[in-house]
Amino acid sequence: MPLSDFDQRRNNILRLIVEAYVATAAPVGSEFIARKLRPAVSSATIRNVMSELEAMGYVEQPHTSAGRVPTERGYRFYVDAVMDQRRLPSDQLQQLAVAIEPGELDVAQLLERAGIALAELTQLGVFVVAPTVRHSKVRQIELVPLSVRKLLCVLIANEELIASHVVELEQPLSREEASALARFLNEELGGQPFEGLIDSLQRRLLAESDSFYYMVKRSLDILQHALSTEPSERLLWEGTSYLVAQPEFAGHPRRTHDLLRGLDTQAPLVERLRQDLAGRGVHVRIGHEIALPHLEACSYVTASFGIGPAAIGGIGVLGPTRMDYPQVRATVEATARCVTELLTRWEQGW
Amino acid sequence: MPLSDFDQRRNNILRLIVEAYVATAAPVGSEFIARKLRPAVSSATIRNVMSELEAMGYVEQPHTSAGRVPTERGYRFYVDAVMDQRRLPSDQLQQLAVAIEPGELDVAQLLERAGIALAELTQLGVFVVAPTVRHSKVRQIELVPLSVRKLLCVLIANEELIASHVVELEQPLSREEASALARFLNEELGGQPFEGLIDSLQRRLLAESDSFYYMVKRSLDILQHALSTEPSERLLWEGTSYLVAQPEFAGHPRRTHDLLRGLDTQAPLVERLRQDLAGRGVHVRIGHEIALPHLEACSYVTASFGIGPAAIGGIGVLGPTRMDYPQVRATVEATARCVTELLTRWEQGW
DNA sequence: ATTAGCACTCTATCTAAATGAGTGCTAATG
DNA sequence: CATTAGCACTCATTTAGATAGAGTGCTAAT
Repeated sequence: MPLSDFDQRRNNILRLIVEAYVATAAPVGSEFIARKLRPAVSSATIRNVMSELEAMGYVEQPHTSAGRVPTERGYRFYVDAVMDQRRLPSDQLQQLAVAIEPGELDVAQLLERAGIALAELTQLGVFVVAPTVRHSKVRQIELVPLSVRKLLCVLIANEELIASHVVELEQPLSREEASALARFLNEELGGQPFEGLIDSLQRRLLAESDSFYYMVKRSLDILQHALSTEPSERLLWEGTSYLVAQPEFAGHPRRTHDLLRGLDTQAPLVERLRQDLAGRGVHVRIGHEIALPHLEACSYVTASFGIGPAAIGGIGVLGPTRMDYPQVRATVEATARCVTELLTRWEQGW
Repeated sequence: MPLSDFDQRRNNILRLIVEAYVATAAPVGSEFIARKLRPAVSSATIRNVMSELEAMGYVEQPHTSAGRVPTERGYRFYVDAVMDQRRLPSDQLQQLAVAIEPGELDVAQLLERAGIALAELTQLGVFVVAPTVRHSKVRQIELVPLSVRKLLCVLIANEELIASHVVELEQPLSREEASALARFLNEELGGQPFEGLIDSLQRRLLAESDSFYYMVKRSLDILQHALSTEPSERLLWEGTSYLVAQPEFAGHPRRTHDLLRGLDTQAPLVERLRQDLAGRGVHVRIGHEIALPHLEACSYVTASFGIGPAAIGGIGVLGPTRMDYPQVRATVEATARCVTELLTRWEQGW
């Protein structure tokens, strides 16, 4: 359904309000819009449209004689239907590529760099949900005896993910036993997802009373210890200082404190992010849509990255609700694409 | 040299000023001190002593008709000569032990927990300088072939420190070669500090043209790659939100921003901390003594922890210059001791 | 439907005065 | 001679009132 001329103009005015407010953080008056809008109309007309927008719940007034400020619904509509999809300027794309490129071979470091670059570009907070072995599949498992009762269990997953854990053994394990066990593990478990490993071994332990019983039992002991301390996601943060410099927080110690507290205790946020990152593509959550009490004054834009089509992690920008959505969106998307490209090229090098 | 009665009283008044200011963050007047000081004297006498303290540079007035505020010199004198060494109340010690104890076998996690507990107890910022393999000695090196041209190099150091790096090989390495190389590495390098490993191998490469040349050359390639991305220290942060809630920062967005920026870019701070942590014992740095422009409004209290007598890392509290030094000192010291005890007991389990 | 004009509202800013906490000085005291 | 009561003085903070100005909503004209 095409937009009527009126709707067209209404949307344009909403766009101007949002963009002016994003730029200045001050309520936007009709006079200001009248000077910008093409085709030009008088400020009185703008006022009429503005009260229409207010009736629709897209803007509101801090007080009777102030200009308009976008509501969360307003931002939502702006993001969904009004803003134009910007592409990242090529110089910034360049900057991004340079910042990430320097080819040290470590996913975690690559992601950290990407995060820093993204924070730099957007001047906002950045989080990276980094993949860990847990959500991936067994490529190889190595058991390195450290002493008779201690073992280093090295879990190697696809996507260059590695975790190692020291496991304290209840019964001593000889060097030969260890390598036999490792061989067993790799033959039996190779390619299986780490996530279900314990369950599947436990089932097998019950079902089977065969010659492998001992092997399964010992594997279970070791992997249970090793996986119990292995997080399913790691969250990186960058650019906190940019974030608190935003006017939304600068003058509001309480809000700043809330924000940082929300960042200190990451668990609920990770949970929320996981949902958004499940599908590929860019997601925008605005204000209360985040549904975390500490982050009500914020919005975020996320994109997942991966290897080829499979998503293995995500990166996003957290800022005040009043943020430059077109720019942030473009930058987040470009960063995620950049990371995906690098990881994919890399994976092919295996 | 014993203190004269006058010096005694002067110091007591300084103590009261510091402690009142720490508690309230407001300048301290003579009347207030007069009510607290025993043996009691009039506020006029206090005023005389106060101007004496001011002449000595221990306190100052924000403006002519305000009470006194301790200067950095004042805090320094207080910490060195006036404050009494408090011991941590046993319930808090208990809380600390419980928070750290839960026996998962991972130095990094232990330290993170200790950091969180310390931040909780002091309601201030906490940093932990965590040890990494680099500053320790070779216990074992394992080479796990991932493909013909990729190798996982696992560095195991004393103190349960482990690092693993994927190394891309220029020339293929067979499984047998890899295990031969690992054997060679362990025989030749075991017990040596990781720090000087590259140098010593390089020297050996020049000196020696014997049958080991090939082995040394390949080891060098691998270790160079593996160690180049290995940091010499890892810095953990906790409790940022407590810190910015302090009145020093709450109303001062610029200072808050500076602080967070100082925490974002850690390198200079780590350098400074390294010096303080070299010797065991507790160190206090006050304001400009930190000599980092972003942290001028702060002080910190550090203590090193280790295994037995050897220091391997440090933990500390960062707060506003106006902090409760006796309490923070006691808490930091107790935490460091707790960690040391745990690590030592643990190490003996090897 | 649009717009010029205008009365109205409400915040932000400014000024002036009152308040009060705290000092330094002086003279009296044991 | 250290101590103290008394007092004038200073200066940040608070309070109140007046002013300015930005922006609106409404009305009547086009």
